[in-house]
Amino acid sequence: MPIHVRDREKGRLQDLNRDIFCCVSPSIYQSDAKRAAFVIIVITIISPCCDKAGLKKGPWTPEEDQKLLAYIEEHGHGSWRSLPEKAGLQRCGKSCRLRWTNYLRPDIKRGKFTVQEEQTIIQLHALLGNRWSAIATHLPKRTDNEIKNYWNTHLKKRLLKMGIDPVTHKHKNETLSSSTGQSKNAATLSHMAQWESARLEAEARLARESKLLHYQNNNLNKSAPQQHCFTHKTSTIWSTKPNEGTGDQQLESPTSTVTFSENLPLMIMPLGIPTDNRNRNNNNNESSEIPARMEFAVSSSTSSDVSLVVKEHEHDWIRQINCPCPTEGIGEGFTSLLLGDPISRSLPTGKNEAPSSSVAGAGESEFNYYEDNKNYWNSILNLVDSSPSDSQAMFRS
DNA sequence: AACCTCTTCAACCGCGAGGCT
DNA sequence: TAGCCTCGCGGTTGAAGAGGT
Repeated sequence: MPIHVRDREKGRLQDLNRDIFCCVSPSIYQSDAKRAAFVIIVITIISPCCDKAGLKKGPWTPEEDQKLLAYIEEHGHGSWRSLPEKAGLQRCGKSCRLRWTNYLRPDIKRGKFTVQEEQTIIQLHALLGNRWSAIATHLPKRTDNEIKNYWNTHLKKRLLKMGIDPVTHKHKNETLSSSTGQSKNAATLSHMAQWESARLEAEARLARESKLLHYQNNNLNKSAPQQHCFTHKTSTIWSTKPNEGTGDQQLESPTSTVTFSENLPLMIMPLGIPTDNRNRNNNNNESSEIPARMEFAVSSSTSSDVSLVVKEHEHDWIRQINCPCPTEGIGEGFTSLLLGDPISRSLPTGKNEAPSSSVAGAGESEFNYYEDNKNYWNSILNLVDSSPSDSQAMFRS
């Protein structure tokens, strides 16, 4: 039965086996069979992380908090699984991790959500659905758990009161009409949301890593001022096409700088989402490179210029184009883009490109679909644009 | 004051993704 | 490549507090 002891010297079972063997009398090693049997039994007993026996559950006491905090401040969390024992806690690693990430972390803001935060949550939820961790990356110092709770206990009810379906973010009376048709356009928005969701998740991951590194660095050098940096430079869900780009910066997605917390709008650019090759011959020089299917473009707007990033569906490359911002205001741009406004649809997406409305093959029904959603999005954006007191009045009804 | 109902939110649970061996 | 392990996510639960009768 050698497989049960094979990792004694190295590998994943190393720690586990050390813990087991250190409390075993040497006489137990008289035969491999005895040793193996012992290991099997002990692993069965202690292996589950959330082993019920002897581990405390329920609310944390101040003493437990202090122990966890002190341990992490000194050593970092390391392996959550082994942390409780090292920190002297009768908890499972999972419970410790949750307590740390949702409560003890020093970069957590507690207390009431601001109107701005509420609006951000609603906007992002409309786009991403219940992807709380992705939403949380755009609300600095708020945890996904907190946002989830706040949504379930406050915002969802408020939307229902306003006659808005909290799942679809449409007015109730619009849900029926949209469900009878326009599936193509629903799919369009769905595609947009999926890609944006993927991007946000990638950013969330990077932000977490960045935060963790930063926190650990701070622990290593405690004389340095405590900062909890959320910056992250790269968004790696898209790769560049080989031989394209002029330097390292080309590998960086311009989307990575978008944050709602800084009042920079997240822009989703529907490029028409052709499902055939109509786009292919619109560019003389790049005809062979024009993607057959452009899902959408995501942009950050930090000035009057807009950077477009085009994701090519099959070959996974990006193209960046800088062009003047086609809309007058940030909010307006966001609205029109989300709504598939014909103005933004005519954005140049490449040289000599036909208006994207024609590329999209937008018909009457498609426009109606966007019109149907316009009221909702405009109401959201009106809240953003209006004064806090106005928003407050509307939200606190 | 006692009881009941509702609300809130910290914590738990189960699952899946991703990394490591 | 398979199996194992850890971690993180999203849904859910239940204790505690608030408010109403």
